[in-house]
Parts: sequence; C-alpha cells; structure tokens
Amino acid sequence: MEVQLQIKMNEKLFIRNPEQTELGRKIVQHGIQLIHEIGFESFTFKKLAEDIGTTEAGIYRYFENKHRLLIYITAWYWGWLQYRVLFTTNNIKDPAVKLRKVIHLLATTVEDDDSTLHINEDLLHQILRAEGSKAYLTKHVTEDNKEQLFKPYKDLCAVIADIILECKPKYKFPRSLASTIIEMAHFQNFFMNNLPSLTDFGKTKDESKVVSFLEDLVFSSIRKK
Amino acid sequence: MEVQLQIKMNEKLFIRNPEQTELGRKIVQHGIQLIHEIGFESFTFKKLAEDIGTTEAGIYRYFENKHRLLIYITAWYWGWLQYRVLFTTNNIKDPAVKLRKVIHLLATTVEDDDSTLHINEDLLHQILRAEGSKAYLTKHVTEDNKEQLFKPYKDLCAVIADIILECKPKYKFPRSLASTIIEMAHFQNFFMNNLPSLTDFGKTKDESKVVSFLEDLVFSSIRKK
DNA sequence: TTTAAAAGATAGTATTACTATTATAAATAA
DNA sequence: TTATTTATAATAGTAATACTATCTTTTAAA
Repeated sequence: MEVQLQIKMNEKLFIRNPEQTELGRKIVQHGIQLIHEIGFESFTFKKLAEDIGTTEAGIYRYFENKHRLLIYITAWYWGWLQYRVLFTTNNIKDPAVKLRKVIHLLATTVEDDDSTLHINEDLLHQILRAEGSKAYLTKHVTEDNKEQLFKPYKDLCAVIADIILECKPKYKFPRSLASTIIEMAHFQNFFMNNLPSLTDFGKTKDESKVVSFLEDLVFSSIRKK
Repeated sequence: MEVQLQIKMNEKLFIRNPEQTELGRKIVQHGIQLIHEIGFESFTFKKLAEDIGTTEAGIYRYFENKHRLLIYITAWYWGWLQYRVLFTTNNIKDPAVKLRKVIHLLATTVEDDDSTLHINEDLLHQILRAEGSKAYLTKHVTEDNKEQLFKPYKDLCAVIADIILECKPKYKFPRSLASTIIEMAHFQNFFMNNLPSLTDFGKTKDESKVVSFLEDLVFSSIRKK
C-alpha cells in the first residue's frame, strides 16, 4: 500500500499553491536543498531559479519573497512533525512515555520520508535547526501571526503542553516548557556542532545526549513532589 | 565618584575601534537605536549614515558589515552582563541565591546605565531579545567562532555553569542548562509579547513570570535527590 | 478546437552592499 | 610653527539583490 501524505497549508503562505504544479514542487524541493547548502542569508530567488532552470519572475509567481518561502517550509515541517507526534503517541496510555517519544522526535535526525516525494525531511530538519527561528524573529511577526502563519508551530506546542499536563495536571508552565523543549531540541544541537562550549556534548557530538538533557530537564520539572 | 565602565572588546570585531572616536561612538549609539527601531533586516549602513549625518563609506571604516556590528553590540552586551553577574553575586555564599540573581539579571528589563555614556542598555537588551541569536545563526559561525567573536557569550555561559555546579556538583548538564537559561530568558519574553500562545504568560505579559518559570525549571533540575 | 492558465523570455528599477578616490579638517610631532 | 599624520567628508561607481511589468509560447482543460 502506498500512502501519500499531504499537509494542508495556509493559503496565505503562498501566492500560487506550489504543491499543485511541477514547477511549484521544484521550487520547494530545490529551495530546501539550496537553503541547506548556502544558508538563508545567501539564498536568493535568482540562484534558485538558475538551479531549477526557470526564471526569477517564475518563482515570484509562487512566493512573495524568500522569507515567505522560509515560513512555508518551516510551517510544513511543524505540520509534519505534529502528524508524526500524533501517529507515534497514538494508543499509548502513559503520558510520560508519550513525552519521551516527543522529545526523541524533536531532537534526533530524521530519515527521508518517502510518502512526501518532493520534500527531503532530513535536509528540512537541518534547516530548522539553524534557520527555524528566523521565521518569526522579525519586526513583522505580529502581522504574520495575525495571518496565522505560525499556526502549525503553535498547534504543536499546544499538543506537547497537553501531554505535559497529563503528566502533571498542576504544572504551571506547560506551554513555556513545551516551547522550551522545541527550541532547545534545535539550539542544543546547533550549539553542540557549532559552539560546543555552550553544551556538555561538544566532545562526542552525540545527539542522544541532547535527548538525555531534555528528558532530564522535562522530567525534573514535572515529577510529582 | 564617577566610574566609567569600559568593556574590552575583541579587536577582530571592528576595523577601527569605535570607542576611541566621536564618530565611532555615534555609530554604536545610533546603530543600537536604529536596529531597535526598524529591526536588523531593514537596517542598512546607508540609513545609519543618514541618521548620524555621515556617509556610508565612513561607517565601513569602522565595521566590515552590518553583521559584524550586530556581533559587536551583542558581544558588548554579554560582556557587560557578565560584569553585572560577577558584581551582583560577589560575596554571596549560597549558590542558589546567586543563581536566582543571575536569572533575574537575564530576564528582566534593565535601566539605562549611566556609566556607559553612548550605550543605551535598555534598547540593547531589547535588541538582544529579538535579534541576539542571529549573531551566530549563520553559515559562517565556525569561522566567526575561531576568531573568538562569541567569547563573551561563552564566558558568561561558563560562569553560570559554574554556579550551577556549586549548587549540585553531580549535575550532568551545567553548560547546556546555562545556555538554555540564557536563550529562554530572551525567547520566552519574545514569545510572551509576540506569540503569546507559546507561553503561559500571554494574558499578563508580566516578565516576572518568565523569571518564575526559569527558576522553577532550573531548581527542579538541580535540587538534591 | 477554443480558451484559459501556467511558464518562459526579456527588460527594467530602486535599493543594498560594498570599494575607490580625492579633498579637507583636525590632531600631533618635529 | 610648520610639517605630517590621521580622521572625516564628498563624490562616484559597481555588482548583486529584490523586486515589477510585459509579452510570447506552451500546456492543459472545457
């Protein structure tokens, strides 16, 4: 059985839906590759167009600008991750086990998922680690937020916060703890690989240590008494 | 008695030392104001030059590019914060009390400090909350790090990690916990004000709640038992 | 087969991110 | 005091970026 996974994206993220055409899918696919390769700052629509064999103007028919493309792919990532969280934790009763699985999903390398043909989830995950927060660290975050561009991120945060509350109903900071886990899953990995003295894993560069740290952090906060 | 505070800056951060000339100090002073006002993405040396009443070329004599200026002011901030941490925690025996003071320094609004004339610490702190991580979230982080540009950040992290170890010598993740506190002191505040559903303080927008969250997080992690 | 939608080709503009040059003013050393 | 260094100002220029506009050709749906 072949299942095709479709993440429903907010219409405001694009001008023309990139999933519905060959060129659109190429923009997303090669966009991910190119941002991963040269970084978001150096990334331009001109370079992407050359990569694909189309023109700059062609890309502008799909995305208003490169920042919107970044929001698009990050939103896609959070949507996909939420799907995986719900799938992975389904039928599990113990909320602590759920939480462990969530931390694992957030902090460890993903394998490319064949059910989404044009998106390389591993590259996308690596982009998220280095560039993810740039999607909202802007002066226009409030307007972007009004357009619901960050909904997938916020939804995921809410899902995790709920699991935290299942573990400890009286815990006072479920959302902040959830956003802390999400951000630190990426930042601690980035630090480990690029600014190792900001972590305790610089020597081994072993991502399972990030998992251990996050588990310790979370379960200390929510253990009874 | 008037004391003038001088933060010794890494020579590689600038082309000409901005502290030593009138124009240099103006670049830093108005640079902070302008980045705060329009955000780092929209900020250009042209606009800054117009602001000051000098020319673009004039600014390029001090800083290689706007990213270096961002690293410069963030490095200054971390250096200044470390000084305040050492000052504030001096002569305090109880490491837990020290840690509380550190969290407070990290997470609450600062008043402009008159001992540094050309730098508005409050604006600088606000810049750090929104733009601070952009200083290192780049493709050239490794080369920048080799030039020791992030030393003040790393030093501060080490100072905090040491206090954590004083509290609990066997704790396994002092540096990661320190960098988590530092980052979350800024991120939770940014979220509270801009993406409130990622936190538990959206209603009140009260920064003392960020302090409570961080204290809870840290002291859960390092309590005995 | 007609028609509409998408893509390609081409051109053009304002702004950004610089570098270079030359002239002038201010500070300092001989 | 003059000579000399040093900093600044004024101006010009370039390649790249971030777009917008228009027109033609190809592809796909009615």
